[in-house]
Amino acid sequence: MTGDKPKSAYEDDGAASDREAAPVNFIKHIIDKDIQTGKYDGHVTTRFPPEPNGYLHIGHAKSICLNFGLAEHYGGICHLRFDDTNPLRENTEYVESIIEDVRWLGFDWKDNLYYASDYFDRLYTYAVQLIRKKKAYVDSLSTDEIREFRGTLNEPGKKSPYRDRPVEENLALFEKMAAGAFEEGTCVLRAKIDMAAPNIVMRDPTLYRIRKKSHHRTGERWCVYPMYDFAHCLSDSIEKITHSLCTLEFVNNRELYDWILDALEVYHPQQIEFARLNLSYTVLSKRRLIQLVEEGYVNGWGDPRMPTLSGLRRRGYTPGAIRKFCDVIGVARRDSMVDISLLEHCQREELNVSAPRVMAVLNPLRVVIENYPDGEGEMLEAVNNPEDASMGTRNVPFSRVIYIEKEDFMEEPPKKFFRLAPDREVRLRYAYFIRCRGVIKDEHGEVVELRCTYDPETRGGNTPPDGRKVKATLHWVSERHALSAPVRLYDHLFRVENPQAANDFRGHINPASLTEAASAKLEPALKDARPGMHYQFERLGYFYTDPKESTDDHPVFNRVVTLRDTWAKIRKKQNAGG
RNA sequence: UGAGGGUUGGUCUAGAGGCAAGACGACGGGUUCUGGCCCCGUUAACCCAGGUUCGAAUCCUGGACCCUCAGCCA
Repeated sequence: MTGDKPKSAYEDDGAASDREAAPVNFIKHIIDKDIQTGKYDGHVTTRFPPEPNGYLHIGHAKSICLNFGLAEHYGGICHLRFDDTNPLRENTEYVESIIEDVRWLGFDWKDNLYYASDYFDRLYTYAVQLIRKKKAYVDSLSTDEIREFRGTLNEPGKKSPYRDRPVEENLALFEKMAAGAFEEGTCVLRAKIDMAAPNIVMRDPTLYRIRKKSHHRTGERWCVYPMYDFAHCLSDSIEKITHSLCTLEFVNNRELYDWILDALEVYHPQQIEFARLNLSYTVLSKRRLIQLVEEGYVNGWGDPRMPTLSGLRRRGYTPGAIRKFCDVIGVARRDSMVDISLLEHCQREELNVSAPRVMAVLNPLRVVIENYPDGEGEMLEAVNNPEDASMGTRNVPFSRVIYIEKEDFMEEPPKKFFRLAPDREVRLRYAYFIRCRGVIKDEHGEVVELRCTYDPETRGGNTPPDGRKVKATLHWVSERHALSAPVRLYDHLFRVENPQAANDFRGHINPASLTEAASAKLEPALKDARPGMHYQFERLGYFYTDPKESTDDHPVFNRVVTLRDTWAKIRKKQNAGG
């Protein structure tokens, strides 16, 4: 078969890449076919085209990974292009954050950084060409009239009385629009297509509108600005994009994308649509994200609870985990809701092999080891990462008084609770077996201290000569040596799986999305923590020294994600069962 | 009720006329100085009805349901 040869050649290319082979998807099938038929001379050029009017979120990451990933896979290039055609909403703060975020994700557009606003002169010329071809006209209807004339989903629209203005008049009018002779809203340039088109996008869509507003890049140069439908396809064409990927809500616009390029007889990329990402327990629409920020439900776009790339970064999510996530969710055309646990899984998978382990007690309970000599202490060796021996070991100080986690002791342990309880013995990680001999309570009956004894023969946490086993190993911190630091515990921003479906999504914000462990006690090795470092707090989760609030001397920890917690699941089931 | 897009286990994704596959989750077990990691196993899906075919998730016909569009937003 003749078709086999080129195909296997591409497979070889893919295998040569040191990045994990991304799964096949329908877009790759299309591109493979285009390469076989020589549609674009075998080239693949994509682009990521954000509008600089908000911060990038994990949904954008899907598009970024797709566009840059495809270009890389096929040996092509991916442009970064700002779709900045609306000076009302766009500014350089957003441009800068977007550049930072795409870079952080790990992608490189080389020198292919573009702005739709760079093309304003050419776009204007294209518009003039369209007028000359009798395919565009200046309409002097008001906004309301245009809406009325458009018709409805079921009824055709009506032609504007200005629709058949002669070419010369349109030319003169458009020129005056551009020169600032008209006020905003008094006229627009429209494509002359078909007011009865079943696809409403084709009912003489607006191409240019008047905006007497300074643009973040072109300043006062223009007072007419192209609409998305006009600017986008032509920007793609100018940049010789081969495959123009966008989300499903633009399917209806593809007809217009094709119409404009055909009318102007210019290079014609193909638009391919895919389903946007929806993630459970959060929101990903720009409108809702802005609301969260502006109404103060979160602390800005970069709040660690936000699904923005800046928020995820601040929280401690890593670019590798996000890329992996974008790989495993795949790309298709059906609406879907990805479970956020998949994102969390990808993050754990990466940090499991890379994050040094350390002991920290978030909710301390004092434990006095009665048979351990007062005032003495010793260093015990702990491994830094059982997944990676090359990360070495460290020494952890032990002494008579230590802290353990409050939740690791229960006076009346239920079934399947393996941790400390009166008269029960457990292991202190890397230290000793201890047995609980007494419980001290305050006036409210709350347990405030445990009295325990230790077995010297279990030093290092090893099984004693008599072969005695324990069912649990607890993390701990020596009181005398403990460091203190604020630890912020982040959880899902919303209590419901699909807050977007709610009447008012704000009513479902998780009140416990941020809690602080104010009296956390940390092992002294954490004195080396600097802003922007990852750790696993053993038995608790992965933590990150907040890059903004930490200083070299005073780290602030963010919980990125908990460890999988089998006991929490058992307890939940027990509680549910009564 | 116009046009367009869509429907495969709980979730996401493969499948292109020939054994419905993988990941996540859930459940059970093994291992373990993290109730983590790892390992093993179980569970569980082609929207419906017809048709074509030796054979249909896949092709055809009809239907149901979901999503998008009536910005001078993108």
